[in-house]
This record gives sequence, C-alpha cells and structure tokens, in this order.
Amino acid sequence: MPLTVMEAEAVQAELRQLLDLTGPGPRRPARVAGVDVAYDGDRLAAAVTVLDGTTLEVVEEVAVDGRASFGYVPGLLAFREVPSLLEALGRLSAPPDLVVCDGYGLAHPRRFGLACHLGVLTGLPTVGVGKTAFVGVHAEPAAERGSWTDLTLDGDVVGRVLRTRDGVKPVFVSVGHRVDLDTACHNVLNLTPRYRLPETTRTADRLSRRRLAENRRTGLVESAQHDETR
DNA sequence: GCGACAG
DNA sequence: ATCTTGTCGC
Repeated sequence: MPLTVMEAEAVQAELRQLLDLTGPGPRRPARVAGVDVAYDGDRLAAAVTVLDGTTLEVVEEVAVDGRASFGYVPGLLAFREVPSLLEALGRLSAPPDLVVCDGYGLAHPRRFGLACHLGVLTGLPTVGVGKTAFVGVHAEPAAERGSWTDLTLDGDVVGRVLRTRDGVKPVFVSVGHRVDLDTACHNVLNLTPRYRLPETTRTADRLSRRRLAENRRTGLVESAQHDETR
C-alpha cells in the first residue's frame, strides 16, 4: 500500500509533532550506530553498524535485504529508507545510545528529514550528516578541522556546515531527535579522527554494499524473505 | 514559469 | 544512490 507524495507529506506533518528538540543528548555515548542503504535497482540492502563510542571499533552489525517501495523524491527520502532501517535496528542485541544518519534532520524543507523521522519512530537520539547541500544558505567555514558556519533556512539556524578535516570539503550536520546541535557536532568530530565522514557512516556504507554484492553473487536474494503482496 | 533538489 | 579511468597524494 504505497503512499502518494501528498500522503507522505501529511505523515511528516503528523510525526513532526512528536519531535523532541530539547536535547542535550549523549556527549559520551557508549554505543554509536551508523545506518545506510545501498541500491541495485529497486533492490536494496540496509545496514546498521554499532561502534564503541571510545575506540570506534565495530561491536555489532546487522544487514537486511529489501525493496524500494517509494521512489526518490527530494524531501521524502525517509519513506524510501526508513522501513528497512527500522527492521535492521530492531535486530540489534541492544539499542544504541546515538544513531548517525546519512542525510539531513531538521535542515529540511518541512523541518523533518530522515534523521528526525528515524528518531521519532525509534525514540532514539539521532543526528543527520549530509555530504552535499540540500537546503539552506551558509558561508564557507575556515579551513581548519572543527571550524563551522551556520546553515540557515528561512531565517532559522537549522544546522551547521562543519569541517571535519583540514582543507577538505565540509559536511552538513543537523539534529534529528533528542540531541542539540552542539552535541551533534561534538559527536561528529569524535567520529571523524581521520576521514571526512564519520566512521559510523563509513562502516555502515561498506556493510550495505558488501551485502548487495553478496546477494548479486549468490542469487539467493530474499526468496526466503517476505514475498510480494499476492 | 523554470530550475534545483539529502540518498 | 549509481554509472565510471586515470590520477594526485600520503
């Protein structure tokens, strides 16, 4: 029972009322999860990797197969990825203390991006880390790691453009659920000791792609999974 | 009205 | 997201 664009926007407005922006959120999370989805046509693999918040070692992984039941529509990305991500998160042995999402949170046309959506549905603290500009205006942050500038939309500060490596293109950080912007950026910097992107998104990205490749090679796919609605 | 537009 | 070769740099 696929949603239309109008219905999806109505759902966002409804879930938006459950969003908790009071923060502050965990500053020293013991377990931090990264989530990502890889695609092969309408087939997909959703992955969750949980890292030790101190050592950044991967302590748990879950990958699930699925199908994209909603096309990519800017502003409605969550409807494409959230279903599978919920399934993957649900299979963890224990919930993480923080979830780092690929994409935006509050920095969204209707202030309810993927990170907010996943946060409200799981009740977990979430932050969004985008790799490219989506909405809002901003100045270029200084070249040093840790420098940042406001990401503004309609006069509101909805996120930060944060430099995670000296002289390297910055990332776009916005809060999702139950975390404030300072805490979100603090965590993103802790998760980027060496590369531009947080270790959480790097490990989740690799896991989702690895899963797709295995499926492609094995040909088993999800025949033993949920069959289509017949 | 015409583009731009997270992943 | 994904399609794709070589190339620059640590």
